[in-house]
Amino acid sequence: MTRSPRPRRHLAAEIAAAIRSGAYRSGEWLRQVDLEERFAATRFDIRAALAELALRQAVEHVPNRGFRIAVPDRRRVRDMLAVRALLEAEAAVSALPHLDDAALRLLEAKADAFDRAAAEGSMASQSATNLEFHDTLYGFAPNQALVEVAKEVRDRARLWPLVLWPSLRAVRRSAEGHRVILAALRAGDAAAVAASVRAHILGSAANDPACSAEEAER
Amino acid sequence: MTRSPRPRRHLAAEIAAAIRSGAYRSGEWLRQVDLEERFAATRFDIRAALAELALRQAVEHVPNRGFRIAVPDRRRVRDMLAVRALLEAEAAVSALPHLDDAALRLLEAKADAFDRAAAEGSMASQSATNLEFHDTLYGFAPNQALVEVAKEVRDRARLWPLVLWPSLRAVRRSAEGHRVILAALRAGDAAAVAASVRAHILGSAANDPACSAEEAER
DNA sequence: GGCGCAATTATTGGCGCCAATAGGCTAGGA
DNA sequence: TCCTAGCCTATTGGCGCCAATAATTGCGCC
Repeated sequence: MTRSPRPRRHLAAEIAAAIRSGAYRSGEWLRQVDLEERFAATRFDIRAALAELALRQAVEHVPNRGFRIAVPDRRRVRDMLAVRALLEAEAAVSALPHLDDAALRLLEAKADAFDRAAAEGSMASQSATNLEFHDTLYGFAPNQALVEVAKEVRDRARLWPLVLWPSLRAVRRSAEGHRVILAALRAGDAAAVAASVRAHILGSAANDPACSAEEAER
Repeated sequence: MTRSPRPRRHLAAEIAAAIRSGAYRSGEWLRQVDLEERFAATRFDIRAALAELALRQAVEHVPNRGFRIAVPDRRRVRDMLAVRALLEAEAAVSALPHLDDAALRLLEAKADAFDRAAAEGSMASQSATNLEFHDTLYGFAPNQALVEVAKEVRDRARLWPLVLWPSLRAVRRSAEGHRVILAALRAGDAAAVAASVRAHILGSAANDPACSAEEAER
């Protein structure tokens, strides 16, 4: 009874999605009352979610002032990409010995899906299919703790709004990257896999949107 | 005038320290009332700290049941060590070009301090001096985001209580490891640095305490 | 005597209220 | 006119109370 429809919603994830979608500008202060209304949640939940995001460095917490969207420091973004490259390259290489033909075909299908999204899909579908390609690959890695840390670091970096693919060309390059990785996987060449994954990830730094000078609040 | 002595204590860190010191057994349920009393904090703060630790996977949260100390899955510990090895080896190698004579002397001093702690210090001082050696080294790495992630992963792994050095011999081996790393650093040999750091970290898996069969609660 | 159900109790967790604090605004003086 | 000081308001955040929920124990029935 009292089939309490407690959806156990993960509020922090919802707010993170909102940040990622660009609903808030970098450095913008988040007022708890606004969030309460926007997400139809109690202040308590909002605060818990905000604290969680602060721990993940998606927002910055200033005591007695509030929370604000973290500013995507240029250097930091590059550094985080380097960490991602390190972790994901390792995950890919360790997955390599566990890939059979079916796995390769599955990966190819995922790459195709991304190609389609790149050609005509929304940015959300591009992001989703891209993540799916990588997650599928890493799913074959024996060290799942490594994969978890890699995903964590990736999602953390993804929080800065402006690291979304800024241009169609960059998306195309990303699609090509998947093909290069696939080829290296098929060849069973560990060094090539590591190099291609590294290039694929660091490549998104190349399409640096020149960081349209954000005015730092205050 | 309301010189509110609000110490802004980081309760989660205190609880983490308590867990690390072995105050609670793996799988043990943490009752909020006990923690309230033990740490002289309000329930609100306890819950916030517990939520933070749950996010860091130091404790497991079961809705409407409570929090319990995470069980250190054997395989997971080994996997996390591998991740640590990957990250810390990279940090050490990247620090290598930025080490001058003064830096090497400083590191030697830190290694000496650990030796002293290993010989006669408490387990806490051993842990502290060990961390200091590593942190000093990584402090010279240009990619501080990498260092932060590395420390995070390390601290997460450190939370499982039984990963403390179980034997005097293991501590001695750890001290030797520092010397090997130092020698590689002095030689400027990147490959040797990576290998020695990796061995130093993975070496703590070798002294596996054979995991005295913990009875899994319930 | 053992098993199952139900009442009781212990524990968690949701939430709203109020105090504390910072920032802005206005008024007064130089 | 500009600077400063004090008040005021908007916002955060600490905390305690009570409802919701699960474990436990006691009782009755088989």
